[in-house]
Amino acid sequence: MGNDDFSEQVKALRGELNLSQKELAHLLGVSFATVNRWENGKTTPSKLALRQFELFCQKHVPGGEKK
Amino acid sequence: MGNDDFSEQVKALRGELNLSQKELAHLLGVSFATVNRWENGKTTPSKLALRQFELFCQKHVPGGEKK
DNA sequence: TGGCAGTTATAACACTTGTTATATTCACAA
DNA sequence: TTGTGAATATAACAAGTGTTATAACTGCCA
Repeated sequence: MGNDDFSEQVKALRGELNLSQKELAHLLGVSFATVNRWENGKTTPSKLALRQFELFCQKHVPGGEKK
Repeated sequence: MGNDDFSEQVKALRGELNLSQKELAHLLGVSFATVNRWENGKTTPSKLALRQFELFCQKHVPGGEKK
């Protein structure tokens, strides 16, 4: 519900795909700093970034969707 | 060369697809204000927004790619 | 041991974006 | 004519982002 577990989703995604923050950032089309801030709860994703993240999950994660 | 013709690309895209700024914004996953600022040269797109825009063009425009 | 490289955490600054509000323009109906 | 709604232009503010720089924490090898 209320979410800061976006942070957890990013960490989980990165863990499953075994990517560095830098690599994931590149794949998502955002900067390393952005991924790092997401994981450390410094910011929450913008509208577009969230959409991109979800799309990426659907395409690259075994179980595709969340929840 | 230097580009503010991103502005023109947005206007052209919107013209070809016959969409309002609001409609295009929704399709791209950004706000109306963002599309409006792009068209009026107030801002240039972020890394992610530009990627999304190009992807959208490839998928929805007859001639798909730019130049 | 020390150094080196990769990864991660953090900060500052300028710029972009989302939200909200206001104003203008325009077409069309009453 | 008036007015009503849609589309557009603009502004202000908070929040997210990109870039750059720095520091800490690894693991690995000479």
